[in-house]
Amino acid sequence: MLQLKDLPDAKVLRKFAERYAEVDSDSVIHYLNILRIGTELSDSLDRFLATHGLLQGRWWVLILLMREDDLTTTPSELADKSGVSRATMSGLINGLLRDGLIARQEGDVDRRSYSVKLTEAGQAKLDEVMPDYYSRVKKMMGAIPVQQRDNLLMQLMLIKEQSHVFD
Amino acid sequence: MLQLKDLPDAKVLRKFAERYAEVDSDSVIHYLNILRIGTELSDSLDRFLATHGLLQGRWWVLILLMREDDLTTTPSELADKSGVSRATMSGLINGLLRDGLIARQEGDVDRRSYSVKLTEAGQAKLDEVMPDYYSRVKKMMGAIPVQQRDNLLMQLMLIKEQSHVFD
DNA sequence: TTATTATAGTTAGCTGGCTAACTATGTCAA
DNA sequence: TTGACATAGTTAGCCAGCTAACTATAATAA
Repeated sequence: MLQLKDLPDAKVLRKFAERYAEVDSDSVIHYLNILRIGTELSDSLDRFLATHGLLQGRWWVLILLMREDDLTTTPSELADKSGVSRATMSGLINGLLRDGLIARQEGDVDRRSYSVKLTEAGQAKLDEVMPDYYSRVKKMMGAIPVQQRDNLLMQLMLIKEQSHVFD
Repeated sequence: MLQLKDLPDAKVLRKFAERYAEVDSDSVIHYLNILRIGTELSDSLDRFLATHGLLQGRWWVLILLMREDDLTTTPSELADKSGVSRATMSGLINGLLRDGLIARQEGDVDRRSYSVKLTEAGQAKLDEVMPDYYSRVKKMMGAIPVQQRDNLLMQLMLIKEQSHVFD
């Protein structure tokens, strides 16, 4: 999702404030920056994964599978844990099946469903990517000391909790 | 883009750390939370705009047009300022054209291009949405005092700047 | 003037979000 | 037991992101 790259400067904000009395410039700037930074962090991750021939959505699915002791779970569990719809998960799974990173197992207990299991190729791909990923995350987050990060996160969470005002 | 909803707990992190020595749990948790919160804030905005019958990408385009003194600009300018490709902007513009929120003006100066202008219907839609949007942003960001927000933003920017480690 | 390089916008194809509708199956209440 | 309701997964259609390739045009160098 597009988040504005060219953020409004003082002139633009003034223009909008003249028409819309509700403008609070600081709030707007802070908000738009947070949105934009979120996009850019995600884009960085995209680009990194692309160097390993992986797409982000599919990679999260591999990770969720690896969490399981038997490397196996159902599409609806994957959808719930990732936070996407079952329809979306259906597509992600199909991509991974095509690439041979997961395999399909027909359900026994519930005939409406099936399971997917991380394959050896899938595990190998994670073994290739995750060390690199973790060391980079560590380095990036190292820009700020842990305690400050805790505080940062708490503040972001406060904002997120307030986001119900958009409901 | 999916950002993980079910974030790893201590057990999961331990499992991954046993296999990948590079894991720094705090960094991972902080990072994943930031990504997730970015997604949720954007989703909130999506839902809000939907109540006004608007899609987020298109709405940003309307805003960019409103910035201009003549409410007019070119597709490539819109693409550059929003941070998306020209191909993507082509689609966004077509949607807005269909809805009559913008109108197309053939280019005079450069025959490779054309301009798009915010229509009265487009301005009316913004006039409907923006007061509501601004007051909600103000309320949401009010969860944290301005000075703390400044600090929060500086820290996020530090992280963003470090995100080149993913390159 | 001509050829090369750059640019504006579009299309095709891939990706991945959504909702609504659907089929198949499971659960629960009467 | 039967009907109503719920659930798992898929499909269609819309949305919006990308790249590569394309056409048309503009700018620049020779």
